[in-house]
Amino acid sequence: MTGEKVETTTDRRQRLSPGERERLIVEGAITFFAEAGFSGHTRELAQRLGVTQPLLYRYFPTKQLLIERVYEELFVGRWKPEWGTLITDRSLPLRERLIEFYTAYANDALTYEWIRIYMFAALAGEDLNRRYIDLLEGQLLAPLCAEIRAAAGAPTMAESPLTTRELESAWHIHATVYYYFVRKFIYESKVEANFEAFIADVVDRTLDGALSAGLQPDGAS
Amino acid sequence: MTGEKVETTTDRRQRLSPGERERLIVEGAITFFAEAGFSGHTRELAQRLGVTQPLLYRYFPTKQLLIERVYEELFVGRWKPEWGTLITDRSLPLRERLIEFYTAYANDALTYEWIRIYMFAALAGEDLNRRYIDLLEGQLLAPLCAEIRAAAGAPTMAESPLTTRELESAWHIHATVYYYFVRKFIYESKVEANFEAFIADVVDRTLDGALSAGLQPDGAS
DNA sequence: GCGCTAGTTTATCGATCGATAAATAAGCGG
DNA sequence: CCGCTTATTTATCGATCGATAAACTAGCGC
Repeated sequence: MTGEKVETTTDRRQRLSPGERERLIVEGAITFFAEAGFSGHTRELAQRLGVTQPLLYRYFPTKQLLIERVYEELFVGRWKPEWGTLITDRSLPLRERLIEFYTAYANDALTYEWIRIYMFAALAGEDLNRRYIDLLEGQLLAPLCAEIRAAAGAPTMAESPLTTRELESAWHIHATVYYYFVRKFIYESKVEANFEAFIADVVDRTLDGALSAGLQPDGAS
Repeated sequence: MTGEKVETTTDRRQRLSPGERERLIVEGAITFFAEAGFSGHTRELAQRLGVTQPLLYRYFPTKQLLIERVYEELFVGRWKPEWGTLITDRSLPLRERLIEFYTAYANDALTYEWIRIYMFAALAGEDLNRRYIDLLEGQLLAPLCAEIRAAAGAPTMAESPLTTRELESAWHIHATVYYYFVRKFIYESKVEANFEAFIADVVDRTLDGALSAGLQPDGAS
């Protein structure tokens, strides 16, 4: 037992093309930083990758540049434009549009790695999150408010501008879905196992609440 | 300019009673760790307190013990039993109870320090959050479900047991309020400035949605 | 005022981290 | 099969962290 080498997979050193190795490092870094946070050590990352720590520095001159690459890989271009068009596609009932969107969004965006690294970045003071929220409000929440108005027969945005309180009503549904995954992946707490049923319930309650009484475009108290 | 001492407040060393000093350290640690996270360095904490770093180790033998003291200070006994009785007090309309509760809860619990340290602890893998969620579901969310059932004329919990899907409907409101403060204190993003109006809107949408269609105690699809 | 207690500081250790330089060897071209 | 390129490893540095030991001094009691 003592003095023996660990030899997890192959002890032999393996030469990969720079492209392959870089991809392995980036993907390993995403998984590793999602678990350990950005205060995770480069030596542990290297160990999980089965390489030595200085090798990382051949591909990424500093740890910070590797982190920024992780940001880029996870967040840049992750928003699919068709999601925006799906929300405004009035050939489908709004209920079906919302269920379809959040099912796709949960699968593609709200993953273990995404949720945790997003939160780590926010706590570290990155402006990444604010930029993402701007994107979300512009591409999803504001259009959603317009669709709810249309469904309720309320004035259009041109007739009555979007208020911050109305925007919060769109956050009402988005926050609930998002927090479902925070509880699942960050708190690692038990959540409703049937996500399909969960999202349908959330959409139904949201639409019923928003259409029956919650709509106050002029911000009247 | 060069070579001079910084001398922020008083350069003179000040002797405090152990009780006072300990309280200052704990309060300073809460503020500091809320900003920097638990990977924040003891030297920077000491500098903010205006003392030297080894002094911390006279009051807390290890950094970890100081962190656990911060947990204790922030989370243990923070839940007020009267919040649970407020929710079930049927002499008030459920709408008023919810608004009153979340106003008090936001003031007392959902502070900058609480939200951020709660999230840091969760990402670090502490079981603190799961225990808090158990408390929340037992003392707040499950009773709230019972109140919504009563308001809708649905069967009692004794007649039809609480389902996980129904519990998610209570998370619907709680997640929205919680995420409002996540956006405010963690993302440091712009949120609706009028919290009073925000919470009233959330409660109204939630009750309308839950009472009109969202109530399915038997979990029927 | 004087001395002792103990709160506080100075000095420093060992471990560990990010990062660098030099040695090693895998694997393709000839 | 041999030699060169370069991907990878070994060895190590300087900085910094948590933590410890010893020196210092503020301030209460007599």
